[in-house]
Formats: sequence, C-alpha cells, structure tokens
Amino acid sequence: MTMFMSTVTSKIDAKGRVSVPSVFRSAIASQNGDVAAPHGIFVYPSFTEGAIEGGGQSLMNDIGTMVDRLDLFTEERDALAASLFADSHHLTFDADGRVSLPPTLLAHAGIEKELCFVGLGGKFQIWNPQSYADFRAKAREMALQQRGLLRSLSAPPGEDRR
Amino acid sequence: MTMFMSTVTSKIDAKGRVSVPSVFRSAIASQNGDVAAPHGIFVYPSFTEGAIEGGGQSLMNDIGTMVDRLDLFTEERDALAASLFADSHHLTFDADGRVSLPPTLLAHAGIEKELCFVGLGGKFQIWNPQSYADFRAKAREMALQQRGLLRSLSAPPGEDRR
DNA sequence: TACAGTCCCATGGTATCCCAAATTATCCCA
DNA sequence: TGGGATAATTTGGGATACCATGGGACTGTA
Repeated sequence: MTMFMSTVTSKIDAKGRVSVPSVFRSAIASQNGDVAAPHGIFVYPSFTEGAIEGGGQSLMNDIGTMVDRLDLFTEERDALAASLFADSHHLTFDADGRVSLPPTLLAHAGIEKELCFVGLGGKFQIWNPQSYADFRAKAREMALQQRGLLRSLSAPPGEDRR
Repeated sequence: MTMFMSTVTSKIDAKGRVSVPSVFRSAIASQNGDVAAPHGIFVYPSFTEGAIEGGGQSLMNDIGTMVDRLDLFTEERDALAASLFADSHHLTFDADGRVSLPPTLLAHAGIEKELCFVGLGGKFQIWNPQSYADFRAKAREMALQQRGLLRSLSAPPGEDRR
C-alpha cells in the first residue's frame, strides 16, 4: 500500500484554494482504489496537536467501523461520533487537484497563507510551517529517547545492532 | 458508504423552513439508494441529548431491525418502540431541499431561529448552536478519555489514529 | 374569509469548472 | 556530466453553475 511521505510546503491562493501535492494525490488515489470516482480527501482537526490531519477513503472507513462497534443510542457513542465526524470534512479535488480548506480547520492549525503537507504513513498532516518547525524539534527529541524501543522492534532477537 | 460529517449552521426562515445543507442531502440521497422518489429525512428527538436526530431511509431500517432483535419483555420493547417511532417524523424536501421541522421537536432541542446540523456518521443531529457548543466541549473530553478504547477498537493494531 | 402549507421563481453570494501562463521536474542525447 | 527539449505540476483568473434564501401565488382546510 502506498503511504504518505515527505514534506511539501504550499500556499493558499486568493480564492482559498490549496493544491494538494501530486505525491499525496497519487497516494490517495491508490488508497481510494484508483477507480475514478469523485476523488477527494478527508480532513479533521488533530486531537493532540494544532494541525489538520487527513487521509483517503480508507481512513474514514476505519473510523466508521470503529464507531459502529459501540452500542447504538448511548451517550458515549454520540459523543465519540460527534468528535470524530462533526469536525471532519470531505473535500473534493477540482480539475487541477486543489481543495479549499474550511475556515474552522485553518483556524485550528493557525494557518493564514502558508502551509505544509507532512506525510505520516497512513495519513498526513497540514501545518502552519512555523508551528511545524517547533513541533518537529520536539518530535526529534522524543524519537531519540525512544531509540531503544525502535531497536527492539526491528532487530531479530539476540542480535546487537550498532 | 457515504456518511454524515461536518457541521453546518443554518436558520429558520419566516415560514418555518430550514434548508438542509447540500452535503447532508447528497449523503441522504446515497443512503436512500439514489432512486429518485420524493426524497426526505426521518427525524426524532434524541434520547440522551437535547437535540433532534435524523437520517435517511437506511437509518430507520436499522432502528427497526434493532428493536426487533432486542430480547426484551414485550412491555419494555413496546415502550422503546413507542418512544422511537411515535415521535418520529418523515419530512419531505421541497423543490429547493428545505423541510419544516415540527414544533415539538424544535421545543425539545430549544431551537428558535438558529440551528446547526452536525454529522455523526450514520446519522446526524440538529442542535441549538449554543447548546451544541456545550455538548461539543463535553464530547471532546469524553472522547479523549476513550482514546485507549478507540485504539483497541481500531482494526490495524498498533497504529495511533489522531 | 383567514390561515397554513406547497409550489415555483428571482436573487445574491459562493464555490466549482475550465482554460492559459509560469514554474518545476524529467528525460534524452551529445 | 551538462545542456536542451519535453512533459508534468503548480498557479492565476474569468466564466459558469450551484446553493441558500427570500418572497409571491396557488391550494386545501378550518
């Protein structure tokens, strides 16, 4: 399965449109099963960071089936569904692969004119370049601390890498 | 399957009409199987919250089969069915995609002039914007507490959604 | 006759479509 | 390896279609 990777900066034009980088578009196409259909992406505010998060059809399906597993007509389910779906948006590409991000999401991420797409494997994020730089610094630090965990995941047992 | 998502605020006009946002209309159309027919929505008062709840044909079907499957004493079951169906209304769209909500439902949700449609995946809710803001705050809190649960529900283990 | 509910059309605003220029990336051959 | 040609992608803007909204006219009911 194709994954979202690399970082691309872009900007919002006078009409509020953003062109989704072609690398991401083709990843989405493969996620959505290629078969034409009104291509598009799903986006929602990140729970934990001041960024927009997004992905293709399959990401939404996963979320849907997740909610389905909870009982109907309970407060928990409604609350969860609201948090998951109410702030989510389905954005369709125009003929040139552009979308227009809802103002609420831009506000959440503190984006004015500039933004950057960040690949995260199964999904991607959209950041204000400035706040992403800050976040990235912190993330690197954290990753360093977790090196041990990484090694234990990747190495066949008994072998000592490095 | 198309799902209800995102939040749209709207208002009731002098004649008591509300225009159902096009995003929701198209979701309903796909739920109802597209096949023309006098499109419309089903609405009923939410059990757990002060909001109106609604959806397309398939939602009503789901509710029906759910009630059927419940292994309850007939008394309880009838009570449930009564509260589910007795207060339900089928609203048809006018030529411009508008419906008029029954006064009892508006009262239940405390709606005067302004309201907002909130997508919940398989169904949607109609809120007084003010009370929705309150609910949303609570819902987010609850959802955050449930992140562990969420993770365990999600299909591919190990991946952290959101 | 008064009232409420539909149907239908007109309007303003917005988002979408479509075409063209500018920029960037990719390829090919010397 | 370098430079030029070609293709793909991004960007901008005008025209168009769609959507939300308001109001008039018609119908049926009390």
